[in-house]
Amino acid sequence: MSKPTFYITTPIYYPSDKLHIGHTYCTVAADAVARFKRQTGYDVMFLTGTDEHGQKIEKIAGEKGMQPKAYVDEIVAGIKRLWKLMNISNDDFIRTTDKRHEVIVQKIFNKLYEQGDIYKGEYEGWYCTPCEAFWLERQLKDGKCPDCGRLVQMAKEESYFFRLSKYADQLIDYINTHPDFIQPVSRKNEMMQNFLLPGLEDLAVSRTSFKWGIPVTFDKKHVIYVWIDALSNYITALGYLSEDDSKCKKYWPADVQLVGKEIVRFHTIIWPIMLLALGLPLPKRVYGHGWVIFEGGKMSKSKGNVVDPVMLAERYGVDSLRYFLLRDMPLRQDSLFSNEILINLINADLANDLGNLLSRTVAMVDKYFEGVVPAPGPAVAAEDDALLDMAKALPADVEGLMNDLEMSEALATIFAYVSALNKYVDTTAPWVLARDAEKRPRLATVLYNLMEGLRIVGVLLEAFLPDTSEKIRLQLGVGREEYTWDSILTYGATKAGAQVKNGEPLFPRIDVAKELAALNALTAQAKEKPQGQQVPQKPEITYETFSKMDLRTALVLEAENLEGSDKLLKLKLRCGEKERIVVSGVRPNYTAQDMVGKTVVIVANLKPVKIRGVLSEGMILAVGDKAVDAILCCDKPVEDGKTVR
RNA sequence: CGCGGGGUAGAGCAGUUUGGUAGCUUGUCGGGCUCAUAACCCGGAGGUCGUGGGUUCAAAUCCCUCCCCCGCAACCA
Repeated sequence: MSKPTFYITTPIYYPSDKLHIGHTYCTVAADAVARFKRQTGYDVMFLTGTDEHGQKIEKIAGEKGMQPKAYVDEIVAGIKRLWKLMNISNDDFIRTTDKRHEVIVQKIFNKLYEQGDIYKGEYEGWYCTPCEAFWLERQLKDGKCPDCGRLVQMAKEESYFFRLSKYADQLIDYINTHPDFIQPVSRKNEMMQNFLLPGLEDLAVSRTSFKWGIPVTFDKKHVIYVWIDALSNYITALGYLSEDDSKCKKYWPADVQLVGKEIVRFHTIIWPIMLLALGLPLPKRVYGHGWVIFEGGKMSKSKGNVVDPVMLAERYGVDSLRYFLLRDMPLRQDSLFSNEILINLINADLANDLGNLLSRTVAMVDKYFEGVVPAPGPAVAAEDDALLDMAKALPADVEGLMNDLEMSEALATIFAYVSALNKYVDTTAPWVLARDAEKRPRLATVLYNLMEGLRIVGVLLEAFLPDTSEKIRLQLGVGREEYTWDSILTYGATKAGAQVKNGEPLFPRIDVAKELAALNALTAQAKEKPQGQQVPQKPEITYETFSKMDLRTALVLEAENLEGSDKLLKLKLRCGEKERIVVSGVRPNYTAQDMVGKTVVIVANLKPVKIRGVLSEGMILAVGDKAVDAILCCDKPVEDGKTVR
């Protein structure tokens, strides 16, 4: 009899930079589910990978003077190291630059084209020449390129289109008849109301504006755009349309596709429609998880609060980090991260409750029974029964929660039992029993129950904290055959006569104040370092090019905040004879008051543009990547209107 | 009025659908215990449930007003 199958995927991550705690969160969650399903008897396929094509990678690699492939190879190697460190048990790792993937993506594209679901058309949009990019009306910023801010022109680009509209009704029907398809439910409503019910437009699925992608076989100008390229990874990894598609037959449709809430739309509209067009069944569940957020807002480089999972795992242990991500961050919602929360949780749950329970139990078996697990006497007390009832209910409870992807609740349930065991120690007071030879049978029962309880806990934790689970097994002196899922379905598989092995504490207690200070120092360091290297030098120019710029001094006469904007100031400047209006994004570091009276440097011959409805005639020179850190002024008083060279 | 989420004990959150004793974790204070990693167990203190108004015998919960925070978006010449 063959095992039931279970296919789970994470998104394929975009390797434009090192992965952070958010990616780790999603992958660890998928890993816990995958491990749990394996443990409970499923034939599991767990896939993760990287989405490596596209303009952004091409650009970043170019700036670093590297070939795109060489650039992503480096990043991907780092990602693989991270997953290994985090004990991720993925069965495969798909890269969209893998030959096996590229070939099949082309086949899929051709198949859709041949059956008329992809057609050649013209993509009309706003084109930014320097960026070589097309933008939709709604993507423009004040009618200008959202990337570089320059003017765009209406232009047409040849593109291939995918007939989303053709399958919309089918998809709506599927969603309505499969309530589990999109989870959590709130996301389902969002998709229906915002996108599906208003009607779908056909989707441009090729590009001619960049090269770093999979070429369309019958039209070499075009590369296949992210939709078909990236989304199809979930089936190309299984060998769909390849010589050996046995895995695809075996595992597809996926049981759970875990994705971030920002990409739910692609995975519940575009992806299923692709599958409908290919005649494949749809995934059973697409789960849009929340984000890791931080004190002071979302993680961002400029805030300096990007959290490095490698550092945390190395400092506190992989299982500590896994525990935190799984226990304290329910998938369905955004969750707060801070070093303090992490450390406190490790101390309270892992060190104090679990680690200490193991220590005290093993120590007592050592002390009172020379390290040999005693055979239990009869269970006579009410507290024994309560503990037994709890133990019996655990496997089914945990399994139910895991099937709903409630890792946090599952762990809470397991740790409630850990607490009950600690309380049992207190209630039964084995050290008192040990003083009285007549109470030896009772002492044996108590210690046996504790050993058995810890064995159950260890087995239950295997999917969440694989290393810890193994350490517990070794200290308890339990053989592998008594450490299976089936072995905890009935109480009492712990064998009397086994030898316990007292070991190192599972989780040493962390000195909170000391650690926080150390971590703060580390972040401060990291914040300073990369600045200089971050921005690569632009290509060389001649003096002639430079001399085209008319830089001049100008006196700020008046300044006011520009309505409806957080950063913009409207400045009235005097530059020699002429007065002019310049809009500048210097807030919040400079207020209107700060600016008045300053003699600044402006680009005087910059073509005027309208910003927020105000015509800006020039640009003030300032220092700063995103926010303005400093404004260029002169070190001696000078007149306005003077040439700067 | 751009869209969305939120404001409940020092901190993080549940409770709001269906009105009826305000709860969990952590921290803090006190006690117990000595098997254990200053750990474990028990107990206490701590909340005008963002503001103001309304409905009701009764409002964290229902209705209206306003304030504040956070995402997204926008903007950063």
